[in-house]
This record gives sequence, structure tokens and C-alpha cells, in this order.
Amino acid sequence: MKRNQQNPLPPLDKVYDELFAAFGPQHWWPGRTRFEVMVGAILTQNTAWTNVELAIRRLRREHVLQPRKLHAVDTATLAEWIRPSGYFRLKAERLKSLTTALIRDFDGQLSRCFRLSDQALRAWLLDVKGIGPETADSIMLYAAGRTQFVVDAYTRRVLERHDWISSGATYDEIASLFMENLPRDVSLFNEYHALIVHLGKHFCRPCPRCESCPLRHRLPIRCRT
DNA sequence: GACCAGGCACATC
DNA sequence: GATGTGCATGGT
Repeated sequence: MKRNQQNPLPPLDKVYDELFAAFGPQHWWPGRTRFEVMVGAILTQNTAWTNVELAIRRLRREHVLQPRKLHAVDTATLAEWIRPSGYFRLKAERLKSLTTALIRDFDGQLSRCFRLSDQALRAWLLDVKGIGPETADSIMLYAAGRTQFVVDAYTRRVLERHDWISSGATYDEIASLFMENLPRDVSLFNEYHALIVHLGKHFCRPCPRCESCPLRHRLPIRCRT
């Protein structure tokens, strides 16, 4: 892989240790069911999780957090129920395209869907309209328990600020960076992604707190301000 | 009132 | 292949 970055990539397991020591466990996505995690993965697209929680709470209250039950809800009604999560019309369509595919290919049974191999499951997810690489990988990792590293905007930002990747690095290149340099461990991937998000959210943004990034003694995160 | 958030599909060049 | 745009709410 072409990396072209300015700084050498540090041992990623050590970076994890530092982040875990600094922030502790993040308790990401314990999600009550696998389907709930899948729904959350779509609802959180470019959206703060606090907003997603409001929508999920409503779907729980309506008792529709099962593929067939969700599919039976009229799209306009569904959109109203998930309104707090933003892009609600778009996301209602995306949830419907997921349930449509689940019913078409697996009789609406997640147990059958998750019987697919890693490669086949990822391809199947990516084939659903409204599910892109990050959403697919979030579902792979957090719902299906596969060792698929999730790359998001924070991951890219943190790596770019440290000059560990070039600005043109693709999603799959970044994912491979982690997957080829870490033991294949679901709970490690799970926690690692959450820790990177925490780091990116609180320390790797244009604000004075950048100075206190826990990785600063290794390589400073460049602040835009 | 501006800015941001756990992206994606589609149009255009 | 790269870049731009629409989608929308709630918190800071």
C-alpha cells in the first residue's frame, strides 16, 4: 500500500493501550438486539448519537424493532417516528430498503443473514441502498461480531493530523492499516473504534484542548486554529 | 446564530 | 476518478 505519510506508523496496539489507559472502556453499542444495532447504524449516519437515542426509544415504544414489524410500518409514519435523528425521510427509506432485503433474502431472519461468511455478509450489506462502507462495517463489528475495523470521519482525522496517512487514503486502505497490524479480536476492534471517536471528538478538533491530547507525547495533533 | 454530528447516493465535470 | 450537493434534527 502506498502511504506517503510524513510520520511512520506507530505500533497500533500501543496506541490502543494509551487510548484505553487515558479514556477507559467506552461501552459502545451494547444495543439490546442485533437488529437494534443495525437500525442504529443507519440512524447515526452523520448524526449525533444523542439524537439517534431519541429515535430508537420511539421505535422501542412502538414495538417495531424487528425486521418484519418495522417493514410493516408505513414509510411516512416511520419517518415521523425517527424524526429526531435527522434526515428522517431519507433514513426511513434506508431502513425500509434494509428490511426489504432481509425479507427477500433471509425470510426476515437475522440468524440466517448472519450465517453468511465475512466477505459475503459485507458484500450483501453494501448492496443495500443506503448502507455504505462505514454502516456496513459497523453492522459487521457491532451486530454480527466480525473482526471488521470501522473507519469513520474521526479515524481519518486523527490519522491525518498525526500524518500517519496521506490525505488521499481510501476507506479500505485505512481499514486495512488496522486489520493488518492488530490481532483479529472483535472486542479489541470494538473498543478501538470507540476510543478513536472519543479522541477525535474531544481532542482532535480545532479547539484549545488539542494541547491535552493523550497522544501528544508521541506525535502532536496539529490544530487548525 | 453558526457549527457540528458515529454517511450515503447521485449529478456533474 | 474526483468533487460538489442534498438530506435535517438537536446540542453546544
